[in-house]
Amino acid sequence: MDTTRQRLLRLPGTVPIKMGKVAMSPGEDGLIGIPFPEHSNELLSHLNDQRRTGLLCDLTLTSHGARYPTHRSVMAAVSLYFRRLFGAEEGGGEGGGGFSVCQLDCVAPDALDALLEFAYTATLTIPSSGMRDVLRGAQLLGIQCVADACRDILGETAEAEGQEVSAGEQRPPQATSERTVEIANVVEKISRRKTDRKKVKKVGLPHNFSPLNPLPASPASHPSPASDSFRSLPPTQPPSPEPEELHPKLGQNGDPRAIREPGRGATLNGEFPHWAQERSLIAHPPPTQNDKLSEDDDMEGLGDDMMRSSSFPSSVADRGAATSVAGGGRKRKSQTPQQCPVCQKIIHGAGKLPRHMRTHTGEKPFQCSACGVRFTRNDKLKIHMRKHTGERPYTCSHCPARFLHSYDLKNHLSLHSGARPFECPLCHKAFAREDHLQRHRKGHSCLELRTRRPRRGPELGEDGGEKEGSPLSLQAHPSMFHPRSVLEGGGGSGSIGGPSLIFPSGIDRERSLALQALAQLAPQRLASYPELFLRGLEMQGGRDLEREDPGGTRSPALQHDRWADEVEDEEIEEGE
DNA sequence: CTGGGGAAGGGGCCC
DNA sequence: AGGGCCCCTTCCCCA
Ligand SMILES: [Zn+2]
Ligand SMILES: [Zn+2]
Ligand SMILES: [Zn+2]
Ligand SMILES: [Zn+2]
Repeated sequence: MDTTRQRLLRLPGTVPIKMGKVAMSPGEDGLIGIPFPEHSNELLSHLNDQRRTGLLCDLTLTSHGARYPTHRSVMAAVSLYFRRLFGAEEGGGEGGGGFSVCQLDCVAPDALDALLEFAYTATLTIPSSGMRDVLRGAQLLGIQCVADACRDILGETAEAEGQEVSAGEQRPPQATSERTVEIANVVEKISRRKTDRKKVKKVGLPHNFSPLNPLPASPASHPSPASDSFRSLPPTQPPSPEPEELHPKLGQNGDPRAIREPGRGATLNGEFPHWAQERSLIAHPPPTQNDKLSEDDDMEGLGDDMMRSSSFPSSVADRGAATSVAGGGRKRKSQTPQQCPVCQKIIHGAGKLPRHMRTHTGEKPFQCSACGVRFTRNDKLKIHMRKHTGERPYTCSHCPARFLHSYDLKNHLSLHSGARPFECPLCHKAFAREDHLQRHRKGHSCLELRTRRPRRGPELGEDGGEKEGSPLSLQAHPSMFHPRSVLEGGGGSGSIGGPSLIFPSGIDRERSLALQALAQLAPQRLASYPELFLRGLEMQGGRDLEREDPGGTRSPALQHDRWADEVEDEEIEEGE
């Protein structure tokens, strides 16, 4: 998803679809990202000017008679309270565009003034005497970093604050229960993806919230329901956030895929916790939850990050520091995770943020000395260089095949074993590659197959076991000669345009590939495997015949006859 | 469709 | 802490 989104971002006016190849191709036509570090400051400054002059102000805050014209977008960016307020009102007639007034008598005018000043200048200026009011205001409005700073100055621990509200805040307002479910579902879906499972856990859900137990814990552990959460909120207390708030950035990024697949990458990473966390944050600062933190491990309050993200792009580490202060010196592993100020995505791993940032800027600092192609990452360049050097570091221990990439070898090895580890739960068709399975499941071919799936005798069913296609003997499987990258070195497709090998179109594809692959082998090695090669081709013929079977049900890979019965159960969990 | 290759990105580990 | 190096997943595209 990222790719698409980024393409969209970088070339707002162009058709994203074709971008891939075009932009990627070697030429120097690659996208160029020019960072403007001062932009954010200038932007803020101009916004502040507008505020002073009342220009474009669409929201007026009042406190005890004092009036403060502001901008909704800014307030929403800086304040959790307003974020929720407007998120909730979105779509509702009033909230959309009307000039509105928000009465905030619960925040002292001076404090409100200071907070606004902060919002528009990133600097908090207040007499120490007013500190407490500001703290209060910051808490009410959900301006976490200011609250943290104030507490820090006041020498006040977050615990105290936390306890004050914890009873009610621990869980979201009841009104939200539905939404909670909704989120939970999303999370669960995601958690099914093995890759993301970890992420989900790390994501740092509100502490009352478990991805695996959607609506769990809270009721019992927190008898006093939610409504309390907002007890302290200003008069204009916003209603529960609407679903839209779940994907504010989706729209913003204009990435259709993000919406289609809310579970992917940053989207969910960014959005889900965002909302969830905000919920829990609104009243009680995160740092209070020490116990749970240990569980979240290194990811601690990812949600916090999210929450600040929009207004305070900063490294998680920074935030972690702030939070730790607020938390009264809680030991927080502020280490690895960092948040991208641009896309709000959390980047794990120390030193990985710059790398990620290059995906936004388009910067390609690494250039191939041989052909001039540039890369955003040095490790990509390194791999690219193998094309020039002919190096193929990954060698199959069973045959002479050698590969550029490790995953190619891996893939190749699965060919030796005939393993097709990725099986469609519906039709049980097995794939050697996960993405192919995914593609299969998205399409409808799968369902068609289901209806006419054969029913065979005894279930040889090896449940759980990985699919193994017709276990071809090691030497026999011709496919082993066309692993993902044997060809890369030579003629493959690189921009380098090595000598491509051309074969008569009449020849079966696999055979061609085999030949190609063979051609990649060192001559002497080739000499030592002649029969092997031939035998492979022979076998191929046989396999092809088998594959003719309509519906592919007789494909060797599927011959485990396990079909039937369990399919029914599985299709329940099959939802998208 | 399906299989396969190229490429982009993210995360882990280690120095 | 930053970065090299490597592994892995996902997408896109092509045949
Ligand atoms: Zn980013
Ligand atoms: Zn090169
Ligand atoms: Zn091999
Ligand atoms: Zn299927």
